[in-house]
Amino acid sequence: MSTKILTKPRGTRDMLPDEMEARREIETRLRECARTFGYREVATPAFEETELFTIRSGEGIISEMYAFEDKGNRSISLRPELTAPVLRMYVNEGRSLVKPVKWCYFGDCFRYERPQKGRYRQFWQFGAELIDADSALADAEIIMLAYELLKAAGVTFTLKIGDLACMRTLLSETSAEVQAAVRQALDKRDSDKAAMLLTENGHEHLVKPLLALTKATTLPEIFAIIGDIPQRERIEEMCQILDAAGVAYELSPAIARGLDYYVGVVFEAFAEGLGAENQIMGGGAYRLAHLFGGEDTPSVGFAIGFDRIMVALSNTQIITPRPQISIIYLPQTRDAAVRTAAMLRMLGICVDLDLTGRSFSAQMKNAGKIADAAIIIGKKEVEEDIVTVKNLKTGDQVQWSLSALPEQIIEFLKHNECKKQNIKSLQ
RNA sequence: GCCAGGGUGGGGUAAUGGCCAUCCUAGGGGAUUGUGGUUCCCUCGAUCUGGGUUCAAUUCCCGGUCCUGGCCCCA
Repeated sequence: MSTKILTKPRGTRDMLPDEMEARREIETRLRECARTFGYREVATPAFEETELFTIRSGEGIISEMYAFEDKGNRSISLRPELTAPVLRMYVNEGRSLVKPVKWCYFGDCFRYERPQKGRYRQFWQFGAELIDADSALADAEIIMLAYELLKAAGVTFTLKIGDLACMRTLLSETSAEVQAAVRQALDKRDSDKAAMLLTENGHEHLVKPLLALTKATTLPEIFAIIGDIPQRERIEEMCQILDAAGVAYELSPAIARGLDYYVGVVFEAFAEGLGAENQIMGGGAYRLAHLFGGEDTPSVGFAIGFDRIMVALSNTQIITPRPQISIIYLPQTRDAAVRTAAMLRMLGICVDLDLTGRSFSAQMKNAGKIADAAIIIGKKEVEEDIVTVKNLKTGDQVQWSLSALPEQIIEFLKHNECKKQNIKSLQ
């Protein structure tokens, strides 16, 4: 025992079968739900030219990316997010795409950050982009999609919707730096700091309306503060649609979403019990395509932090275990056991066969741990063309003719809930 | 990058400046070779890492690393 045990890199995770099955279940729900909205899945490379990400987010993010030079001296980065790659793909695919483009995606992303609860160096995002549709209904639909996805996943969340026009109108007389600083302060819910910033820079008269705006929760309140801005009609229409669709949301005109390429509607969702990293979804309207060499195209999209919703669901039972059957056999009946296993597997039944040459009773013991039913194929069974089926939950035992096995086993599984839960809490 | 708290078999734990490092659980095997999950027996398996203090360190001190939570950031 002198060899060093290798471990996984910091910020990464191994996933055992129970956890993977739960993740696959949620993934499937998300994909299916997006598909019902007409969003079809796309995929992009795990790594891209570093420039793709710095164009979008600035040079500063290099320190938080897995960026390196490849053997051809290209500057490459593991993708830290998926919106930029998807928009790059949209630009590359060019004019042939039928507009508007409705895509969803699911993939792992990589960021070199300090791991903490709900934050890992390799993490998964599920997202959707609606490209080249610019209307109140487009905005409303993408929000409805995000809302329905989170509901389909089964998380409890609050949805907050804002529009950058609110804050930008109010702060239009201030410098870009002051705007950025104020938005950042508000993002941290530090309205005192925001007020201080305004006062220090000679905009004291904006403090009161700003604080009022952060507390405003209805459209009339908001427009009473910022006036009759050009976007008013569209924002009201979007809200009407969301109300009609029964989407539960809060208006939050102070949502900042830092980056400059966001325009118009922005929205975020939060879940409980996630500690400091409680935002599970974020999105908004943006213009990115022209940065990647395409035409200036209005887009709206969002990304869901998949790992965070899994953390939020960690106390929920997600998967129903599939029934499991073990075939018990003797050395001289091995081939018959293999044939029976093959036949049952054709029916989609999970069948286990001892691979280690264990004794009959050891096989039985193992079956008791992993299976719901044992099919015994011994000498007697082979001679008489039958199988013995033991219900490992009740201990009941029956004999069926081999030819009747398929029908009867299906019937049997229908009436016997599988006992194997084996769902450990997914932490 | 910063702060705090932690690292003993796979998981959960006890204890200790020296003696065989405790217990539970999980895993493997078995109890006259065709009946398990109960029981009994056997077995596998651990002091994160490097340095220091010491006759002697898992234990005390320092660094690293990893984990957990928070800050920063969050595309």
